[in-house]
Amino acid sequence: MNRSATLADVAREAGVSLATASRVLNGSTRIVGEQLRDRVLTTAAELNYSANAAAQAMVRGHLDVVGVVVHDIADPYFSSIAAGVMERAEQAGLLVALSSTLRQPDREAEYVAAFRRQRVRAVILVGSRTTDPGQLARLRTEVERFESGRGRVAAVSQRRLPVDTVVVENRAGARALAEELVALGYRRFGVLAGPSHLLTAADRLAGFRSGLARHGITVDDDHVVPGEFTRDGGYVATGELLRRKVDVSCIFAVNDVMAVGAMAALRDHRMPPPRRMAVAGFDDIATLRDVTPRLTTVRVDLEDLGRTALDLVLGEPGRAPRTRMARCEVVLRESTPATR
Amino acid sequence: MNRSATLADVAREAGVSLATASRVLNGSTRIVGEQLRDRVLTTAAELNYSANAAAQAMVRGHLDVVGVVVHDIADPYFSSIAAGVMERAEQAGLLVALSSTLRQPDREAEYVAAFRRQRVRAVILVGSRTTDPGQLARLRTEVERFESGRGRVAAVSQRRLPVDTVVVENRAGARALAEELVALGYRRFGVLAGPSHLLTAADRLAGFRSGLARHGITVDDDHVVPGEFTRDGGYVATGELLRRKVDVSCIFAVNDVMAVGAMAALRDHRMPPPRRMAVAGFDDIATLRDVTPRLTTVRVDLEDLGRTALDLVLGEPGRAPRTRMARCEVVLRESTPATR
DNA sequence: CACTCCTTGGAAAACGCTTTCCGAGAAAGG
DNA sequence: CCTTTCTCGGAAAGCGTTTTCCAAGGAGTG
Repeated sequence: MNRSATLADVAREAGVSLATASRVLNGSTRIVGEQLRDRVLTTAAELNYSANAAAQAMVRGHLDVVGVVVHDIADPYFSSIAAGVMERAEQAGLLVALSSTLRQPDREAEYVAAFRRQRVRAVILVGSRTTDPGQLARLRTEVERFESGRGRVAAVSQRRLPVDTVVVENRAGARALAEELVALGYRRFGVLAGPSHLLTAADRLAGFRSGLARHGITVDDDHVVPGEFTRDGGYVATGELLRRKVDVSCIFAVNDVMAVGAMAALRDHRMPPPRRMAVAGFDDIATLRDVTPRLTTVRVDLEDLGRTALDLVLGEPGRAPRTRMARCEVVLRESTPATR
Repeated sequence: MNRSATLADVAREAGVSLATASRVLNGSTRIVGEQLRDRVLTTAAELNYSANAAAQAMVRGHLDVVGVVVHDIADPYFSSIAAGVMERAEQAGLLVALSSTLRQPDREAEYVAAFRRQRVRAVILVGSRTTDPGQLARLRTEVERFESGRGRVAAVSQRRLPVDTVVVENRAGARALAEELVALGYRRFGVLAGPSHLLTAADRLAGFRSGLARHGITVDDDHVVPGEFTRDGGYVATGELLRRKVDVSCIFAVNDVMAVGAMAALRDHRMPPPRRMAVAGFDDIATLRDVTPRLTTVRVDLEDLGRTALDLVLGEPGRAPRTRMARCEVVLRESTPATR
């Protein structure tokens, strides 16, 4: 077989019209008589017919594909969310096209444009919005263009775009964590704050601070170290924090991956957690639940974020962009023992 | 704007023919005079023109998309490989469509069929082949159909399909690991063998056994416990192994994720690794490099597997399916200390 | 039995693009 | 100044579907 069989091939071979073949093979409200129906079905099987999705997309105006943009698919945070999206997509019979910005925020807009060319049914933007107004503007433009052609868009993170959004309660979660840590007796905190341009990082820091503030505790600015949102980012930032010789008994890393880097750094500096230094993270990444000491963190149901986002984007559009809040839950573990 | 602007809109607005507009906007060998060229470009920008990829795909016969099938995107093994694929795809200007079988092997064939409908340029099958001949046959059929229509296919794992394959040297790696462990003084092993229908699991077990055999050591069958390829699978299997009260000083888990589950189980049974029991894994998953004790494992450059697979599938096809061997390297760490 | 209504199959018009083939004009050669 | 060659723009033929509109025949109704 040099080229795949087309509907026309099937129709000719089965001795029916194109219309009939189409109605039998690719669904329609119209009924086709049993006899013809069978004939078409058999010929299609014989010829290995496979509908050309591009042709269908052209006449239908859209593809049964949903585009997903993440910052880094190798990061468990994103791969978990993606897993949630894919689970639902599979149920809905949609294919998922996944793109990774490799943590270059400007890529998001480019990928939305690419998905517009593909005429995918929907796009889900996963991951923190940034604080850069220029980037946000470019992204908004692309999103609007995409939406102007029937497409739906949802975001997972913060509400900065006029689209359906699953909002992670980063502030509330971090605030609750701070209060729990205070209740455990901690008073002097260092924070690994993540990249300053990411809202997720900023929100978690702000929430943490506000939780402490309720108990009259503040975090000195030089107790707050920015850094990459990765294991190595956490490692480096912790080194920096220690170098500053700040007086601290607990380190809050704004995500689990950084917290793990922090624990490694502490060990390398002969300050093994949790005895010499308590550590807390955020996200409750499944793969990291078994590190020792087990990590105090804030649980976010990541897969559910993905599922919810897909549901939003496939359901009836609201008259205005909707917001779904995603609860967070503090999980206290060994890495932050009660201070006597 | 109710529907997106088409090439015809642009052409009309710019006062040129369809052909000219196409040549300017969507690349061609033909040159268009500067004046017309500019006019087309400006009008396109004004109208927010975005080429319809489906229409292009129809006339060109294929889509600039590469399909990837993994078993579970939330598993760091797969997400790392996927990251490698996406990195290269991005360079080549391709979109990646990612599907997850959710560990149901039969889904692979279904997804290949779906990708055939989409007329994607290539498909990469990531993950262990199975031992089930029926499944393999179905998959082979779909792969052949896909290839019969210009598409390219590559696999990452074992060489069981007549396609370009990146083969992970599971046997050699496990064999080397076994020998290193023997050199460290271990003699009595338990194995968490993973799912029996997955070749990756089987190969690693076989390699491990053959490495031991070189030193006259055997592993009793009831020291080998099958289980899921997940953290919980490792946890459960370890429990089972301990329940059998086998006399063992080192547990080899056929992947890191299971090894972490094993360590958790050992702790829960008051047999904290590595002192009461040594543990080794396979893969050297980045996210797990910081568990304590640090895990002895076999490093596989996962992202590189993905990159290589994409290179194979985009390069000139060989006259026969090619094989790229992916080296493995034993990494000894704290979880398997030298026995006195 | 004449009429209408319903069912079912087919012809043909889109859908938005690429590319081949033509033709017109300009440049080059004699 | 006439021919040949080259350059560049346009007309039109697909690419593989879906779907609208027609037509033919059978069933139902008065």
